[in-house]
Amino acid sequence: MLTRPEQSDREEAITALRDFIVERSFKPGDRLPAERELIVDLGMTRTTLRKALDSLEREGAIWRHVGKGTFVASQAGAEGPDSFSGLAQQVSPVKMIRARLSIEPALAGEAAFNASREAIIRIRTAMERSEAAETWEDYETQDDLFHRAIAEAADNILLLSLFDQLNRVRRAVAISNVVRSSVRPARDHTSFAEHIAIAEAIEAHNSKAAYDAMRRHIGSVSARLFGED
Amino acid sequence: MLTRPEQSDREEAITALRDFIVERSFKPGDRLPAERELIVDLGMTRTTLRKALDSLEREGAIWRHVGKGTFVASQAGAEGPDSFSGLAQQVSPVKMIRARLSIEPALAGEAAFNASREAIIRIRTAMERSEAAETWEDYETQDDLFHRAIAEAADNILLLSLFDQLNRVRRAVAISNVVRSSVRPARDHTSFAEHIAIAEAIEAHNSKAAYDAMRRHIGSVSARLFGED
DNA sequence: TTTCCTCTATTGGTTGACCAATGTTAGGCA
DNA sequence: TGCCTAACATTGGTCAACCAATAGAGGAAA
Repeated sequence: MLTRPEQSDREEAITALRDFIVERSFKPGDRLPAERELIVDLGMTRTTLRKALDSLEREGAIWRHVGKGTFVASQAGAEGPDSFSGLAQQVSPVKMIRARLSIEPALAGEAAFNASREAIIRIRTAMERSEAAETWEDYETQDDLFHRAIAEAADNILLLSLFDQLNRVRRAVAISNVVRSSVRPARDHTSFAEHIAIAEAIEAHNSKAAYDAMRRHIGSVSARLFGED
Repeated sequence: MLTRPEQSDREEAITALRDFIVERSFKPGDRLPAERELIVDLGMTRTTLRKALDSLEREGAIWRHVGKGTFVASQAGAEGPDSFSGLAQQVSPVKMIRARLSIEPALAGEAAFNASREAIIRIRTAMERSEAAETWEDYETQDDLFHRAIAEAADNILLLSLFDQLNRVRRAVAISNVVRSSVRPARDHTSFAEHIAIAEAIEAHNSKAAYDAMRRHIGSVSARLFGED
């Protein structure tokens, strides 16, 4: 925030507006106060307010028309700034897994085909860090990095961008119902062995093996989530 | 466009600005004319211009500061609303094919798994239209629709969005050096048999066969492009 | 000759008045 | 009593004047 104070104003206004909508609990379809009233409540100039409204409209969070007023759209005003957040609510965890099963094994295969020495080192580093994780949160971060390192190793900027989009949606999809019985992954956590198999296949430039290993890995993640389907 | 004319203005202004930047070939780091000059060249009011500039700034395509001017950012100003067209210039035809080889067979496999009766009909329709095409241009359009029908049949909105992104980049990647010896595809064009194989595998809900058939198809497209690699 | 400072022109940003579209209500007519 | 119309108030959108920040030229001092 301190780095670019001039943009902070706009962001500040946007979050202020969002908070206002949430606090006063405006529901989808509700009409919110006129601009000239809002500037009093929010203590900002109309121009600033309108910029914030522009942003929310662009996100699709609100809907406005001359003479009628401003209304909160069907998808609530609490959404993130990116356009994929719409997707996230339409993608069920099952669809998410199937998407990963479709994309990531192919990425691993490409990685095995194209991985440079440096890329392989990055994969191993990410893998070791995930094994050393002290909390589940940390583990998930490192696991993310492991998977992305593989996507990078595929050495195809287009595939990487697709992976990133997939990943953004994945993070946004709510899978909060996973129950953890411990504070950190056990040393013999299934994923560790699977990670090693993936990394070794890539290192050996064995595309087929990398593909299969990744498929098994995501499959077992799926099994943990949904209870052995 | 006709459905929401009030937003069309803004979009129009944005694309006009983009075109301007591209046509005059402003490079990253270049400073573009002052707002008061741009409104003359672009024939729009300053408010409208500023909205367009706001959008580009928000995308990160430009960079501006009071007293200094407006500059195009490092990632070029030709980007689309999604960030794909920047990609198009960085993706070689080979990488493009490898990306398709990574994604589309998996999509075909999912399609075989999930395709509804209606989805299968759409696939067959698209296939028949591509066979009936009278020009190469028409054929390519119908071929596009065939591939997209398969992506739709996968019944996974996330995978569909990934396919669309892939497809947008594909269209933007210049592969104009394909020489056609006839005005329309021959009746025994290789792709026709491959299309049939794909469609039949999906129809039979045979995932593996659909995957393999699509892989062969894209492989033969690749061979035609690059001369049997 | 070089350096520093000041003045001015130009830049993007902001403001308040104005405009057009819409909802509302009061009044007249059947 | 009911309905249609027209005047009015309120809405979001637009515009032109103004503001503050910056760059650059030019002159004075060392």
